Amino acid sequence: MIDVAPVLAAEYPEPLWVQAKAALRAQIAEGEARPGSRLPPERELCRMLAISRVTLRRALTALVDEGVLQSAHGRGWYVAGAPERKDWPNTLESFTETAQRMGLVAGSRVLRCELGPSTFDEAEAFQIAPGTPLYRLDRVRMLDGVPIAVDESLVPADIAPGLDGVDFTTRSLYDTITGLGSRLAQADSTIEARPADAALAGHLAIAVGTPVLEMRQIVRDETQRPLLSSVIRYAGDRYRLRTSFVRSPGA
Amino acid sequence: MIDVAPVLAAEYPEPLWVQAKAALRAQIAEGEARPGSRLPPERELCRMLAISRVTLRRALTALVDEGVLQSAHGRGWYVAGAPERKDWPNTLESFTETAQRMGLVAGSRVLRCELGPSTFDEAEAFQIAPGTPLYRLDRVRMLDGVPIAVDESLVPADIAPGLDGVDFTTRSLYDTITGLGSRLAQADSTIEARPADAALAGHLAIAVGTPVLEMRQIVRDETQRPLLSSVIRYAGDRYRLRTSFVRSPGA
DNA sequence: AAGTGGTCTAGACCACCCC
DNA sequence: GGGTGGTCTAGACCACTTA
Repeated sequence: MIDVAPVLAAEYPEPLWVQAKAALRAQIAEGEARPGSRLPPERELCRMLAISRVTLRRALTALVDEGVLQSAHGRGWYVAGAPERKDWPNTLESFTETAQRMGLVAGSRVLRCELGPSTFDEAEAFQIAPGTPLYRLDRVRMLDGVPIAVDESLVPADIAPGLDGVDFTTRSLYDTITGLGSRLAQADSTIEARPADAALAGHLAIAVGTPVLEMRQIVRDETQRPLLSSVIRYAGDRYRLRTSFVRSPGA
Repeated sequence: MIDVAPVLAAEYPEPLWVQAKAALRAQIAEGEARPGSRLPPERELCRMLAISRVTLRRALTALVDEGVLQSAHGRGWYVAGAPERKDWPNTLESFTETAQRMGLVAGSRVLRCELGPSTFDEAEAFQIAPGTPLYRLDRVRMLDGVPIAVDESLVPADIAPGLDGVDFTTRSLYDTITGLGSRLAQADSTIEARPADAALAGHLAIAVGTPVLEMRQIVRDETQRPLLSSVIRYAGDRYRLRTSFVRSPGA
């Protein structure tokens, strides 16, 4: 199944285990990802990826947390069954992870990736001083090459140093931030339907005024520190958000 | 702070890192767990607990996932200043409750309220036999008299007998169902942006093709039994959904 | 008995923070 | 520079599964 030895080049930012995770996910997505199919043994994966077993297992464990894989003690690693009908959690997923769940390949066209001082409003959202440097990352997000959404993200520079040196054409911003030591835990979101303006319509190849699902998120770590702010505008007929709401006990 | 060397006996049952986690948590709880206080360096904790650094870090990472600790790169480990927030992130609210929270008055214009046999698709959604009677309740939902959304709801007749005798101009459907003995617990939802068709545009007094936020929900009780299915279409510029997403726990 | 995942170790090197 | 967390390695042993 995994028959190539992906080059886990010693490029700066991404830890080895994040790279290994991405490589494994890619191989699973491309290859026949029939749920239930078995992966090669750990020790062989180590050889193929040229990493140690501890590092490999860190990647595998992360994929278990994302529901991609599951392990069986004396038997091996298996691709998790897609029919996860059990419950419908409102999990925070990156675009890349959502694509993976649907069996598609996520990609990006980077419109902007630069460092600049924060405005007053941005600084307030991140609870930092105005003018503190922020990365601005604007991307057209694609599934199997089809433009689905435009993502405008902001990340404080101290959280993700060197972000402008990363090629986000295929990389996941979530993975990159995670690899730099921060932990995404929770996202507060607002969602509304708006008409597409000219710029957005151009990027998504839709008509001006077409309905667009606009989601504004602030993603925080466990300490409620804001890590990432993003506005994602999905073409209305190309994306569907799903979540679940829970009744609070008092009401 | 941690001044004893707990006996992490090599007895089988609990992995070492789980024992270490428990020991650390106990020490933190007993000792002055003032948020912000620093733990001894990792290498010293290793010596005190008589475990390797890898194992220790596995315990520490687990405690981070639980919100007990946090790390600071060149500085040390700190007890999280975490008074646990009891706020349930994404609560299931009725339109009426949302209105009250915002200090507005919710109302309805009832378009339809009748009993009829379920179709095959409807029966499948409710896990009942096709033809089983359902109430169909269609309403224009309003805030302070302004039309905001059109709500098309379905309720199995056995859950809410006599529903067609209720005046929903001011009554809440949630309250009515709750009052009849069922408990709304959870809702699985999909959300997308669609253009308004002629009928919808007429009800909301908007132009045909205007973006509309379309939310489809199935509301269930604690046993996962479906109680209510609804499609709510909000005028895009008159409503904003808010929710939160949480990262799936690696615990 | 062979193969596989699960746990643990000792040591190395790096990046960051503060003096 | 010294102390600290972050990552990675090679190897060992154990527990579970399958034949």
